[in-house]
Amino acid sequence: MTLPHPNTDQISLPIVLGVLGDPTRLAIVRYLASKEGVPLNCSQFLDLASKTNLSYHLAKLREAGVTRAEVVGTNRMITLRRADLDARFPGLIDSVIAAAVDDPALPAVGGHDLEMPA
Amino acid sequence: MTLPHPNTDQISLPIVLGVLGDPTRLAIVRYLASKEGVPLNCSQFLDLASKTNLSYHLAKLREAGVTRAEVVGTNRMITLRRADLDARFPGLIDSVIAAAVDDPALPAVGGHDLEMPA
DNA sequence: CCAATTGTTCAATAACTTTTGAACTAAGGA
DNA sequence: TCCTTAGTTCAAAAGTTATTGAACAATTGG
Repeated sequence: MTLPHPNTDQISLPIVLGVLGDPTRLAIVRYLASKEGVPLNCSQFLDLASKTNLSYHLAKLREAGVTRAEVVGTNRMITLRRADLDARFPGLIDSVIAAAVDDPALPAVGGHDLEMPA
Repeated sequence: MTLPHPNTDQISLPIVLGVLGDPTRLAIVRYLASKEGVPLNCSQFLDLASKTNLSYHLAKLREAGVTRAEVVGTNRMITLRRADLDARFPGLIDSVIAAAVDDPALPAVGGHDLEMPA
């Protein structure tokens, strides 16, 4: 069971920019960038939006080619397609992430405390 | 008579990305970048959209801080705020322009891509 | 098997964006 | 002054995107 993703050469500039032009999705991308290499499931983002709404935003990111979602059991492991994006639009995703990291208006994932398992 | 523009530090990342996530506006930005230093009036873009619709798109770009519009007689001279954008979001506008230049799906201003056979 | 966990889909609605045409303002030239 | 050029504003229509809740499917653990 795999979910549909565009190939690198099918990723569209206006679609990527449009998808990133939303504070919730930019917050997701910023968080994914900060956890590079660590696959995260959708529930990580529940403080940004409802479960249903998150499903919508994560599908937008995936369909635009910004993220990859891999099905693992009942989870979807989400990663940023940073290398693919950089190959397609050199420098773009790096500058977006750098700007997003500095943006105090974006909603935060997980608040400012590290989450500790009980 | 001056039109409202945000200061550099008021330019918002999600708003800029959202405004650039539109093929017509991306085509305008690409053309402005190719004519850097040359102030252009709105009529330059009439092959992208109607006069009224252009007024709408150019206002979006201006209000987001992507362009500057200066009133000169009955004209508005439009320029890209490239230095301001680069100061606010380093590397972002350069990578967007570079990607836009390579995007064959964007509409062309002035028949640039429309080479007619002899 | 049963229940919990994870996430999707669907339909409705709310909210926003884009496009249009007609009417308008403001400047400049004959 | 009258006409043209350049561009705006307004209201309506059309189209798109975001958000919600209820119902659904698939997997895992007890």
